[in-house]
Amino acid sequence: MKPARVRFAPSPTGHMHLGSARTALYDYLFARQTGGQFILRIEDTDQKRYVEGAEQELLDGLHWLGLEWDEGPDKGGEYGPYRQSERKEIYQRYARKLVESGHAFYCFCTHEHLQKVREEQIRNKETTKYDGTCRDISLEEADRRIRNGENHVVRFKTPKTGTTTVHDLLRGEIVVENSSLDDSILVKSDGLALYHLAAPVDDHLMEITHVLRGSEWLPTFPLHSLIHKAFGWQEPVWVHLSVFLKPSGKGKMSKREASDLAKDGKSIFIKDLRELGYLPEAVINWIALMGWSYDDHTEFFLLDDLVEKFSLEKLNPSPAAINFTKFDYFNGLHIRNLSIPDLTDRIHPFFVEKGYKPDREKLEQIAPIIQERLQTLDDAPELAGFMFEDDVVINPAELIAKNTTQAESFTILKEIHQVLLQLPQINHETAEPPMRELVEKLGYKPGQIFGILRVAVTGRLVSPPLFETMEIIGKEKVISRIEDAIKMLESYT
RNA sequence: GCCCCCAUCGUCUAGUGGCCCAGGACGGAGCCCUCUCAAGGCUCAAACAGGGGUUCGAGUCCCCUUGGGGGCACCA
Repeated sequence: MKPARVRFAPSPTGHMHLGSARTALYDYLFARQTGGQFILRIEDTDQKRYVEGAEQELLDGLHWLGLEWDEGPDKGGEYGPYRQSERKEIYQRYARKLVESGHAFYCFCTHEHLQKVREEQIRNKETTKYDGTCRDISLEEADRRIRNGENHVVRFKTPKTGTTTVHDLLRGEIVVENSSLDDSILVKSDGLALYHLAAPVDDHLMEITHVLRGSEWLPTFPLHSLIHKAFGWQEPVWVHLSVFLKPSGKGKMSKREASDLAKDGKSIFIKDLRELGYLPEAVINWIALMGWSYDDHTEFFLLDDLVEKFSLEKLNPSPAAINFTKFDYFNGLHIRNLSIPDLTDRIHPFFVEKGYKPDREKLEQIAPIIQERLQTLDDAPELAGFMFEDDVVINPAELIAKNTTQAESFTILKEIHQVLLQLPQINHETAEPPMRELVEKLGYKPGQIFGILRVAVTGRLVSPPLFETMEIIGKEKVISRIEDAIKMLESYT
């Protein structure tokens, strides 16, 4: 396979979300797979929509996901600059070429005129488009008016008749009537290029071989293709990725809906996912499979597997609804795939966040017994935080085992106390056999006996495996908690 | 309104004319395992949007309808 040059070209206008992350992922995979380059280009030609910090968030997001780029605004490269706001003169030069070759024209129409035309078209139930007022102004006259300081933009001179055929890798040929196309603006009156000009020019100059972008670009795809043709450039391979739909499948996620997700511990924004306890590995695995598949039985992928197995041909052109439930599943899968030291490192900040002061050694003992119980890293403190607490809060009613009376449970608890007290230390090997014997001796169900012990030691009905938990807490604390529980049960009415 | 794209279980999908009375995964139901919760194992329910063609044969090709999505800015 020939080395591909692929670009991820986000605009710094908001938070990086799942859709752009997936585009970046596919870009990365294809570049790495072919031994080519993954290029980061910031499309910030619209200063009005520019959001402070958005570019940094993009870089952070890509780093977190492990999608390292080869050329970009922070890394440099032979094809820079990689920020479109720094390429203004380049676009102007190419716009001029287009005008001189008759593929574009200067337009002096005012907003008022344009507005009037549009309103009239709406009134007549016609398609709203540029009326062509300045289309045939000679270059000489246009230059004169420009020298006189007249406000102007550059528009593409779209053919009025015939059809334009474009080729998308996933959809094949798309044929559109040129009459349905507009004379789109390429350069604004402030001299800055619009996406329609900037992207084709950059893609050509940066020698991009494959353009992977969202399907929202499909309507303007013919324009972009026409621009390449007007310059006489070879077009890149075009791949329009499907969009992500909200979980219901009904439309794209609105800003409001996106922020509402946070209440459920979900988010479509990459920056949120980390603190919600999701693994970058899980994000990668999950989004890779929304619009791409490998075969009908492999679903667990690490980034390197994907580099090897990815293929443009298996991309799916239909829109996909975001399924957070499956995301949780993948997150659990990847948590279970982590080594204990790695898991320990990753859950550490979540304990700190909750106000615990976990020491590394103890946390590393805890990690293996909660590993298969975690859906997100964020679950860890809730599951095991009590192991760092001096005292647990016990609800005495919970000390009474199912199908026993208070007196019976009280007796059981005292028996448990006696058995454990005699052990030199408490762990899985030393404590389980005698406890099983006790179960036999007293004639209750294991669940009843262990249930009482669980509540006494952990203060909760649900916990990691009992014996491992007691080992970590230590005999001294276990015994004292049981003694507290005995007192509590004795006086409970 | 106009233009464009898409269409298999609730969701993500496999399927490129016979291997499909449609396979996998998540989720759901049930069972097993079991000290709770998980994890794991097994089983079950669950789909080719509709109608026309083409063909010996259509989920797979073509057309229409319907549904869904996207776009119609001096935004990207």
